[in-house]
Amino acid sequence: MAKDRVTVIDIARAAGVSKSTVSLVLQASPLVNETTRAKVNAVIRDLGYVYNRGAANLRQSNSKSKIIGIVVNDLTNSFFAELAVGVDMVVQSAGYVQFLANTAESVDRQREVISSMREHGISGLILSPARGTDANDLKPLVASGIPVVNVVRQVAGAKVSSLISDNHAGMRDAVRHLAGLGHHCIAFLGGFPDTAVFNERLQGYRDALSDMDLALHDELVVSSAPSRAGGVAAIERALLLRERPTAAVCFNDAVAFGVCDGLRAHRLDPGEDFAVIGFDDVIEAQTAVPALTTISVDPQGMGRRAAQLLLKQINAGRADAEAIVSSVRLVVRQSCGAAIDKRERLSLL
Amino acid sequence: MAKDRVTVIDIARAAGVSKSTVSLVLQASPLVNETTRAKVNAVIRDLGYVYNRGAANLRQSNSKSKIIGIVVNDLTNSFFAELAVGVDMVVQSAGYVQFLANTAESVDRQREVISSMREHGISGLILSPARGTDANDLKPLVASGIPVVNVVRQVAGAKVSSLISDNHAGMRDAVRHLAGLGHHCIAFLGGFPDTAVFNERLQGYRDALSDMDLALHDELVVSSAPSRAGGVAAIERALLLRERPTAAVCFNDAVAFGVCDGLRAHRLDPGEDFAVIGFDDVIEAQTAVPALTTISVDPQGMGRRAAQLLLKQINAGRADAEAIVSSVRLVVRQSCGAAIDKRERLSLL
DNA sequence: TGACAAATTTGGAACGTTCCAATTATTTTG
DNA sequence: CAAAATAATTGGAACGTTCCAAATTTGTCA
Repeated sequence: MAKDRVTVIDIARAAGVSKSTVSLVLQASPLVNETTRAKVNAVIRDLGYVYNRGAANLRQSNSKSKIIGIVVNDLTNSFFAELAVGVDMVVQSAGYVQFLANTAESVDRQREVISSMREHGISGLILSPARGTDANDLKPLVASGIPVVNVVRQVAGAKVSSLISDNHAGMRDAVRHLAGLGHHCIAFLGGFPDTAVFNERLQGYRDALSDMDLALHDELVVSSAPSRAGGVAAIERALLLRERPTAAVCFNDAVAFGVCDGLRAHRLDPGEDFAVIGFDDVIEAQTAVPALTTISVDPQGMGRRAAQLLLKQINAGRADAEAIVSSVRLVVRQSCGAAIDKRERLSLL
Repeated sequence: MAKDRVTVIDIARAAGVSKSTVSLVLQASPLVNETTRAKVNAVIRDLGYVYNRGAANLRQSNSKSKIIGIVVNDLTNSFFAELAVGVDMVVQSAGYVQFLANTAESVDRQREVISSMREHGISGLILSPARGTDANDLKPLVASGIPVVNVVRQVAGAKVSSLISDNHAGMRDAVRHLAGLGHHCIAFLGGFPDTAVFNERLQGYRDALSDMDLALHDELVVSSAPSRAGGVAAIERALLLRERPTAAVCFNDAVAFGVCDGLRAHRLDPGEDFAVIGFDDVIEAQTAVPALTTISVDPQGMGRRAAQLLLKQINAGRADAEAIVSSVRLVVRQSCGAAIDKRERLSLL
């Protein structure tokens, strides 16, 4: 097995030029003569040279490493998997490679992986912070001038850019749609109450209810883990309420799928007997049966935009924090059913 | 913003020792006196020093970089997302960090990301090869002595370790179970016929049928994309057959979910009117309604084992290729229904 | 052809670490 | 207490690249 690395010096020797020249052709500099460039490139191929970015990086400590980090709080959630794919797309085509780490909502883990990434010299970081992340956790990073873009969740007080979706407006639109279909008793299911995202969505729910002059009962808000299993649990509890809801907006699509599962377990037909709206529009939402009405967030697009924002900051050398809230739209499919009162619906059309 | 890096020399100066000593404490060497160690560590904290792995790595080119690469063919498939999580778990706790890239089944993309990873000096690679990957694509990598572990799919002729699941036995067990429940007409749904995995599973299906003395009709094998949407399409076609199947084994869980969706669209109740078995046991399989009977592959565990195997090879310096086929087990849940003939089922118990 | 400009090429000196051999400080021992 | 042994520290010289200033080659023009 080829043991010792081929270096720029080996190339130089074999091609009969100096290492400086080889370095120039590696950087595709216009300074070098075409014929020598060709010769050097040929040797590079022949010897199977592989560029050592570590060494290069050491010298030119300014422009950095061509590595970006992305750390998410739950990779098993397909929302984040798709987000990562979106990020990967744009960083890959910009010649970067991504460190991807999963924190599983552990701040400790998060601290570890971020510091490990720093040691490796990432040029930027895309972060979906674990629950309980403090602004101080990001302090050293931003102080060292490494651009950071927060996605999905914000960290109060951190001076970093963020890209989050319009949780308030999305949930408001969902509730309005259900109310427009004639539902009076609408539950809010799933999610952990100690997150900003939860509260933004909840506020959208509340505001829509009061806009539509519907009463707001606290027991209609049932929190749970933001997962399929959590959705099952939440609908179980909701179905036991005195005033039983006829519709629900869910914290996210995973919860919504769980809610559909739970309904079926009770011999209720989601979309017919009970209206369900999700949030995120993950890829399965359109192919599920019934197809899920949901708030489209386009996680992959979000990943792409986050990556673009980050690359912009990296290239700008030093970009100041900007907070982007990306708009969101209701995608009506089958799971929210038709209007309760058909005549009313006809009159609306 | 702190512009210039703090180096080992700055630490040395501030602590009144030599850079060599600082280096020793960084490596937790037993050679250094406890009091100096404490002093140096204090200074390290105070100055906010961050270790430069690139530089370190340059010097000790033998033991490598503490980076492992993982490239998968479809991160949006939760099977691979979970695999990645499993890998992440073990590499993270071994002090490594992972480059994660998604090839979306493109060999070109795959070649690019692998070579990019090489330039960054990965110490090992876990690869779920894109369709059409050739042994030659891996040649230079293995020639340079970097350990590679293939997962999920094998690459014919490549001298690398592999960890794949027992596709043949898994599918065989699934079919036997259905036959045992009294089904005579069992379809095989989903998957691309030009992959090794497909053919191994198909063979398991065929062998089981002939074991059970059931006829084998080619039209009962309906290929499709290995996705939820593909599953919908496959069951659509299967339901049109003259001899309509009463049960199906599916290429994977995603297909199986799609099949359930498609059945419901036809007012058929999966688990009651039609038996469905998946393959993989992704996390949603147990919470779905009906819970999915499936072949458990434990993607996360597979990721963990792949990572362990890789780390073993990395530490061993040079381990020879071993092919592990990991056993697999049938997990019976609701989607495959009860026995067709209840009396027969009672007699079996 | 000589002088000057432009185009190419080239030796070091970095970059931040580790390692080796060598030095100095501290103990132990006969 | 000197000598030997042990513990702790330390200056360079690497590692593979880029960058700078300087050197060399080539081309142009009068």
